[in-house]
Amino acid sequence: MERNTKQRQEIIETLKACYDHPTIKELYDLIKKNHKNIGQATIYRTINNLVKEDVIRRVECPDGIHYDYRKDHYHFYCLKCSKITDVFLDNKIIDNLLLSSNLNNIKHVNLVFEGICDSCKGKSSYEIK
Amino acid sequence: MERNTKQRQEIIETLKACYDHPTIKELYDLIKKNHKNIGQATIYRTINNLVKEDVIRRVECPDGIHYDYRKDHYHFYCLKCSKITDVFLDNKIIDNLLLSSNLNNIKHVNLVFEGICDSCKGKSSYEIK
DNA sequence: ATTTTATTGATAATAATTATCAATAAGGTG
DNA sequence: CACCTTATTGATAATTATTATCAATAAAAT
Repeated sequence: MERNTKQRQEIIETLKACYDHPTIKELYDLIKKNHKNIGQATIYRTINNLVKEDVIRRVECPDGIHYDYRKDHYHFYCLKCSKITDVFLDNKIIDNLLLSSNLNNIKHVNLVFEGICDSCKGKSSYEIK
Repeated sequence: MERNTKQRQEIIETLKACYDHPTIKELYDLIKKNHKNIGQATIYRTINNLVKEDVIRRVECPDGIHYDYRKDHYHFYCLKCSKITDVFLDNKIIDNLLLSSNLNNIKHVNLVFEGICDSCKGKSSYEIK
């Protein structure tokens, strides 16, 4: 049975308020501001639980794992500046994708487009972080 | 200028011979069998270089990073048994996906379907590793 | 053959993640 | 409300993963 602890609430609320896609370290630093003595282990444990419970989502990028409270979209990752942006796709497109994969019992489609963002376009040769 | 060292060759050849999707640790253990005194750091350095050079591919899964020499396909990850299987999709489907994303300068589409595989279907409640 | 210099292996250093466990507090029960 | 049970917490240690350092080695160019 899940307990709705202060820490759990704060982690959820903090992530919900984020429109960028924090790493676990960034999230920890954010939460520390309001909640001085929260333990590092609590963040790890809670985040992992929330992922399992499907409350939040992992965003798997070349520079590591980021987290997102919102689940109705996909992501773009810039190989030059590492910035992550939301990508909204029609359900129809995803249905098509699932259909042509011949898979069933899919719980989640992890989809990250990797490339060069507009503001990095034209800069010198890129380097994956 | 890249040097085609024995170590680099062996890492590429070993990964090329793998039809599962080893983690860096698994790959290291495999290579150790033939090449007793290869250093751990060499594996990390070389694998990271090969990813940057686009010779091999990272497969980002809930249980961590796996690697694949082959690049013409996508993946399915079983949330119960953690097995990774190849998923082949028509270019047309991916073109459609890219088109409807409105993105340009995409170098790579990282696509992992997560769900329950056929042989795990019917087992007790699943747990993400 | 000789020279140059990127790469290696060993090791240390650092960073990331998980395990341990007594103390705490959520949430049920009477 | 007070009490009880037990999941969760925070602190810390332990473990694991990754990167940095640097003298020795070996590609590959001359």
